[in-house]
Amino acid sequence: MDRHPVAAAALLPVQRRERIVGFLRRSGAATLQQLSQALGVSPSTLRRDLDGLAADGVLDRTHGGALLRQQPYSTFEPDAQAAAELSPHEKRAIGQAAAAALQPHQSVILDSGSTVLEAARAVLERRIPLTVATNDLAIAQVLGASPMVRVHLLGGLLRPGSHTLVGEPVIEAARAIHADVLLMGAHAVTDGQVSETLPEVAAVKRALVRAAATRRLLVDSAKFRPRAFMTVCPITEFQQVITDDALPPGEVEALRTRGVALLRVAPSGRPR
Amino acid sequence: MDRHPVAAAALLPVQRRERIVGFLRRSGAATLQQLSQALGVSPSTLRRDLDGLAADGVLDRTHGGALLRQQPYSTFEPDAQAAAELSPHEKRAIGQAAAAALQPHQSVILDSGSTVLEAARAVLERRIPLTVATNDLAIAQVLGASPMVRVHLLGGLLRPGSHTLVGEPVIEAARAIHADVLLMGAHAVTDGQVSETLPEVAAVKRALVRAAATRRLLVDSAKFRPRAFMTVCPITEFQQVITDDALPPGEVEALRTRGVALLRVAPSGRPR
DNA sequence: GCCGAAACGATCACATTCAATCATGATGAA
DNA sequence: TTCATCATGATTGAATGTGATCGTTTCGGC
Repeated sequence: MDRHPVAAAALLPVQRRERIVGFLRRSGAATLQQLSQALGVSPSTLRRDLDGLAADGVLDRTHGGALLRQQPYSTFEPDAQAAAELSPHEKRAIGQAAAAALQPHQSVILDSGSTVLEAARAVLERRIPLTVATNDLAIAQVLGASPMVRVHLLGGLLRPGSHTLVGEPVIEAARAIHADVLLMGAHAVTDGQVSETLPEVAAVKRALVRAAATRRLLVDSAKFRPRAFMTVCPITEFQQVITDDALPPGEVEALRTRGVALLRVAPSGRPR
Repeated sequence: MDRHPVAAAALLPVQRRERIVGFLRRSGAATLQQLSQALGVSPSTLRRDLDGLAADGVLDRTHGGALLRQQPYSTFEPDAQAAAELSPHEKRAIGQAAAAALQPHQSVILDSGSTVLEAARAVLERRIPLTVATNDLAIAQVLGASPMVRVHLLGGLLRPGSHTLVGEPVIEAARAIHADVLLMGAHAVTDGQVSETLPEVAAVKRALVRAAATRRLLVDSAKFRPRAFMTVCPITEFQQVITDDALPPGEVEALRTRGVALLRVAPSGRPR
């Protein structure tokens, strides 16, 4: 049955929808053909996905394709990521808190990831002048829409199926940078250690940590979980951790004893 | 109708209407002919679109054209989007021809621009393994969807309102690259000289030219026009020029005497 | 007011897309 | 194992979008 040996045969439905939303987020709209081509799935399946996402209010269907339902400046969000990602409201709240802490004319490094992407969106809405360096395609694109933000993209190898740039060139470029603030995401936080699943991602993150004076970790509370394959650094490398109010008291206490400042935000919008 | 089954327009009706409105924003009014040529769709379809938009109260119809119901908009629009409206069928045909000439496992540099973006799309459809380096965000995204293509993004400063990365880092990164093939676009070709409007863009292009063994220039025939501000390089730097069949005989002759190979492709959809 | 060119509206033919349905293979429970 | 359930991809008739054609109407110049 599966005639596509290469094109991501093992892709969960949820993951596929994430990629659909990601695709639309970058291009705004797409035809069914384009999506079928990019994801390597049949039009039938895609139709079902699009219908489902449309029913969730994430996108609008048109003949032959779909349009992302976007409302950049709105009070509450049927955000595109809401259906496709985990803890979207938490991430959005965390991102807004991180953006609110930035000062005009600061230089900021934005790490790759969905939580940091939310911070980038919040930066856009704040309309403050910034110099930003990032290794994330989507973040660069979001911020590139604003003439107030200078965007430096750290070049490197595009990790297949993501919008993250990795590899030696990124690390090299990061070495030349001295930023005021780093906003970083993480795959897991465990026993005072930050970890990632992939070695090349972890290596990039370590380089970014070295490149900023003030470092803030943006992780929703679900990220406090068993550690992933590669350790990035101890959490004490960060001056502040921004997370949501669902963080267990034990973790709160642990961070306090390690001397890491903690900011807990309440997700707005939907009750949990 | 479309003589080529492949040449699907790949543009949603909604997107087309957005472009119509965008076109009118910049010019205030437009004739049906202008729109038909700019968007590459038939007058029939445009009539339907304009009638629909008029019914929505977005614009007013006149004989032979339409008038925006609003003052011309001065907010800047990504120039890439504006460029994408011109000669879409020609660009698509040129891009497909350029992609068809690539061999599996070659290393290719894709310059920034709408014509080269079409080449990237065609590469995706060919499903051949390639290593690609580019300084264009959109191209990186398109190719990042394929697991068969390794994408190196040349990092740099994101030029506001575009998807192009420019600046010293891009040139630096290009210096470290030795690719088999370069596919490059251009703003203008005049008297055997390739030119661009912006110095920083021209500088990047010069660096890319130095980084590839075989160099091909992808320009629709409308690019043969008065030269732009910055000269990039003589056209003799390129082994081949790929353009459409509307190139004036004088230009054909000029290229021939300069010893530059010329490939002219026939756009598949556009009535001429 | 007349005349030619252009644009219009209506219609047709063709291609694409849609919605509904079915068969197959994978997954998980009894 | 057997069975039920689910997701996927293919199929088919209906619906829609697109481009071309053809009389008819409108515009602009004389």
